[in-house]
Amino acid sequence: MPPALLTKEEVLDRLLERFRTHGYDGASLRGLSDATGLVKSSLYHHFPGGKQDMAEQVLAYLDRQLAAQLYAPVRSAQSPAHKIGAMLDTIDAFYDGGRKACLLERLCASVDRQAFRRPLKRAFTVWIDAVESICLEAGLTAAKARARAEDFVIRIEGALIVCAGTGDLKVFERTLRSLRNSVLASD
Amino acid sequence: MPPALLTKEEVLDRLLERFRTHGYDGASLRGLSDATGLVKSSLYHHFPGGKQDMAEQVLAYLDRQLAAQLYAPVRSAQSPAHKIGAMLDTIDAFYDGGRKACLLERLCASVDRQAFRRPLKRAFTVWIDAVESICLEAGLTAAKARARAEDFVIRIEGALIVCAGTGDLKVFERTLRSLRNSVLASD
DNA sequence: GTCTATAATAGGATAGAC
DNA sequence: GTCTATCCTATTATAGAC
Repeated sequence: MPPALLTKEEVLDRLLERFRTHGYDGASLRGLSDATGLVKSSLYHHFPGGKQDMAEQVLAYLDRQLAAQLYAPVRSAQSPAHKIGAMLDTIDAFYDGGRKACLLERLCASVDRQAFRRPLKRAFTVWIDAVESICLEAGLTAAKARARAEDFVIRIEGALIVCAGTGDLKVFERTLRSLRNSVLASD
Repeated sequence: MPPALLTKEEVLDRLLERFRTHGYDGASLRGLSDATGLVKSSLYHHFPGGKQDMAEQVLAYLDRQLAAQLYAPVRSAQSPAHKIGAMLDTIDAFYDGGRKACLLERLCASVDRQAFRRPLKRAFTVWIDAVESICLEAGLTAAKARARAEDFVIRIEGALIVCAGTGDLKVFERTLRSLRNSVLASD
């Protein structure tokens, strides 16, 4: 029995990249095979449920990654402004300045979206909640904090699309800068 | 020779709906056939270039629709605030309160996105330009008008995604209301 | 845990009758 | 302008060896 060439996490990481670039419907088993270096039957060994199983496990993997990289700074001892800054830096790196798409958006747009309904709802909610808690810590009212947090995520997602549609990376840059300056503003 | 069952515009309209709901990669010829009531070879008669040709013609059709429905009010004699209101009403109806996806986003996310690069860039640019011209008319500075217009489109696109991801239509409603109140604000 | 081989199905596209 | 019939390739999925 040949040894595992990649750890499960490495496999998930490559599948994540493939789903981000090709979308769920656009990602074929052939492509997922190329991306991981594993032939199709090896993929079925790890993911008995096929492509849908892969996307579900990738979503769970992303959830763990976000908890570690994106939400951990929220619980640090830094100032709210610093926390927002750290989150935006992570987002900038994760989306490579607007060059890379959002997995959540890709799965929301898939034909099988119903299968991902719960984890997608959870992922968006957790993200918005994290931003909201920073806003509250900065002294915003409950209503304003919720609205700002929701708008924060909306603008990241929207900027990625307009960025892809216009081919202008500055759109993403401007949006991150605007968020950095305005999310915690008191007015 | 059987008569045309649907006009070309009707065919394009049904293809548009299919691409919006299934995405470009998720829309099969079988599905496009079902949506139009035309068998595959009939579709090839209208669209010799196959699926890609269909999407290109649908994009051109959407461009004409937007010019007539979305941008026409911009050239009316109404106040800037009224123009923005009319545009948001049209947007609300077009996306059915957040239930329907954006064709531009679906094509941006497709594997063949490169083929739609130019018309997509044009569509986003024309939309942003239309909002920008209303902002300028309302007395905003050039820099502020451009930023507001770009942000307008970003938030519509982002709201549609967060709406789909969370299953909460109120996200779209709140975003439209916020835009109605703030796009032309002087501060 | 990975591989080769194979099967079954779905997808895109074309030819030619009416 | 629409149809039936056909073709080829890609895609998903499984069986079984090592």
